[in-house]
Amino acid sequence: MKKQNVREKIVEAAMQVFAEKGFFKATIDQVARTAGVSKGLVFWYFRSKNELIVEVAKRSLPLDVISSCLRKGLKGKELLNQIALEYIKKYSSNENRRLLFQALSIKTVYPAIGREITKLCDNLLDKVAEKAYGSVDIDKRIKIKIFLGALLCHALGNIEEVDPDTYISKIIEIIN
Amino acid sequence: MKKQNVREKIVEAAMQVFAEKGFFKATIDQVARTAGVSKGLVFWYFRSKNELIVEVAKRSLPLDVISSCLRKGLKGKELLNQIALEYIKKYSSNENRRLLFQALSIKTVYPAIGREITKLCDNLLDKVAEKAYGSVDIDKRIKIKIFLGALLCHALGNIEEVDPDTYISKIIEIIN
Amino acid sequence: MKKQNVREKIVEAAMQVFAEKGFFKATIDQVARTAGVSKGLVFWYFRSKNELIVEVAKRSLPLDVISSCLRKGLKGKELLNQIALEYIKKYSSNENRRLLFQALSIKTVYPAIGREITKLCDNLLDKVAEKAYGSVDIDKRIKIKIFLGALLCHALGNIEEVDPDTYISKIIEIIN
Amino acid sequence: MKKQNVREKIVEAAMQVFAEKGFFKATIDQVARTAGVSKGLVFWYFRSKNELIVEVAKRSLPLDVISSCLRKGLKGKELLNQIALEYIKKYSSNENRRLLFQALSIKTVYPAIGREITKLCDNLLDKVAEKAYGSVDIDKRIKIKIFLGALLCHALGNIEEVDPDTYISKIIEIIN
DNA sequence: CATGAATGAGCCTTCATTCAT
DNA sequence: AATGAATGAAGGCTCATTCAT
Repeated sequence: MKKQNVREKIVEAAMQVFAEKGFFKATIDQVARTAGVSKGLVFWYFRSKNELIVEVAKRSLPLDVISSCLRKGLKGKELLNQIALEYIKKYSSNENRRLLFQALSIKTVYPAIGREITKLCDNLLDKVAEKAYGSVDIDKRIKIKIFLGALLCHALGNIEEVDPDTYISKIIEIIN
Repeated sequence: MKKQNVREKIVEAAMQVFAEKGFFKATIDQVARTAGVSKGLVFWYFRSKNELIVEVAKRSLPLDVISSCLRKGLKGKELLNQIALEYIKKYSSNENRRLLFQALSIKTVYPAIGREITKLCDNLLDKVAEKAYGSVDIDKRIKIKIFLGALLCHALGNIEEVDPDTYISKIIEIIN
Repeated sequence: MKKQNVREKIVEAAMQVFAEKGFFKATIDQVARTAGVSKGLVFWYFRSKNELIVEVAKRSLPLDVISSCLRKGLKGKELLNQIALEYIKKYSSNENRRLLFQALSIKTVYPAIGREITKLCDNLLDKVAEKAYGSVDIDKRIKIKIFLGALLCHALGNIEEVDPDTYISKIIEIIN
Repeated sequence: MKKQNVREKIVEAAMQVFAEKGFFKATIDQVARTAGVSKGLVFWYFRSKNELIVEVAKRSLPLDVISSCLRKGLKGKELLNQIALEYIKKYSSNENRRLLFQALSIKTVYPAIGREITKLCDNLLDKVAEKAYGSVDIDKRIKIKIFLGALLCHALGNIEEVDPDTYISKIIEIIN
């Protein structure tokens, strides 16, 4: 229990520091100091800086958002609406937004991240298409891809400029 | 002329190396070796590694694609079609695809990149909307955003899976 | 009794690990794991890693061989023969052979080891000379030194190449 | 030319520092400071600390002594005498004596050193036997081994205690 | 323009040692 | 006695940058 707390504290500190400095400019020293532990302890919980990067990068992807929405058993517009809502909520934080694009940018160098992204793009995309439309074909798949692309692009820009609800309803209207 | 050749050779080597290793894991040594010049010479053409990163990152964004299409004076569907075509062509190369997401990921740390991205998202997006639809309102702006998001998402995944032409026509159909 | 068992288990593990990795590349972690105890426990029995190194190094020297032969009250060729036999037996193990040269190599840094080696070279060498020849003079001392040198050199090389018995009888014949 | 000088300066500093502290307790920092160069430069000439250790260890073995004596075309007692003289001269320095045993102690961990020692023990030993006795058989080989063992043992102890010339002549007399 | 030796700051990682439990 | 989380001091190594040639 205590053990999980410390590990969690380190990961959260890492997310904060990595978001600000970038995975590679950030140092373990900074992470440790932010977490309030010694540098050595970081290496007790994570074999290497890379392992910590992978942990943070995984959490930065929208995988959890989509999985959780699928698990709720939602269908049709409801599902897409919920995904969009939670997606935009997650990436309303500057921290998460920065981490998302960093995670995407290392997928070729970090196989572990590459696999997660593939899982997201392939497996989950198909499941979403099925639940949203009742069936899957190339057309539906493209629509979901556009849907996710629209969300991704929104996470890229300055969120404030467009009212999220308007944006969501517009996206869903368009791809229906 | 010779001068431009060497500079260009260095930038191209940098793109190759940066794409493979990442901006921060790649070293100037590797760039120099790939370009077939000495390490010192890289610093003759670029004051610092950061300057080289910025140069490469700028080229990795789709700014040139959109600018060139706008300059051609295209309008309506024609414009969107041409942008999509050239966009997908540019990012059909693994190298460019990797560099694109790296460029996006450093926008907070590199103001120069941040400015380029803002320019892309704000200025150009509006111009595209105007040329494509004849006028700009919040609705049109969102549509173009979705359009670009769809292209971005396509650059993220394995390009091969979907036929580009189908994808393009589908996107354009949807956002019309 | 239990206490001695654990201590002994640790020393034996240390000999194994130290022989393989070297005194300074080996870690207490590896020793503990090999001994099947926790790292903390090693420090319960040995105040420091150095203390453990000294313990292992002492055991690795041929002091015990020579002492035990002297204690048996042997004289003349008998004594030399017995020393040679037990010496070669002890260092027929790869582990002991590696540890012997490591022990010799740290004598300047570890006074405790230096003292043991001095004891071996001076005190015992004289005693052996006396028991072997009945009296000690510079000539006899040199002969014993050559005798021990021959044994040391044998421990250095690939033991298998020469038949130990032949080697022993040849050495003793020569220095008589 | 300059390049060789710097490299040489580093190796000499390393020999000094390694002799005093031991290969593994010595730091590259200390070597660099002793050589009067920056730490980084050490890694310009040697890819790693290990590479430097191997270089130093090789020089610490008596290979050069034996090779040079063989190259002089000496035979019989002359050869053995010369080898003994140069051997004892080389290891009259505390530095070389300490380094010799360190070099011997790492032969299992450093294949490069192991190979050198094998070369010494096998190839050269045979050549010495041939030049010294005119022919090689198991008996002659053992004698040379004893000869080298006597020299090694001398390098181990406090050199001063016995007059080198007496020792040398005694060894050669005995193994003839 | 061009080279590559030289520098030095800084980072990841290791590991002996301590200590609360 | 026994454990293993926690610490912190180093150390090896990298690499951007400079500069004499």
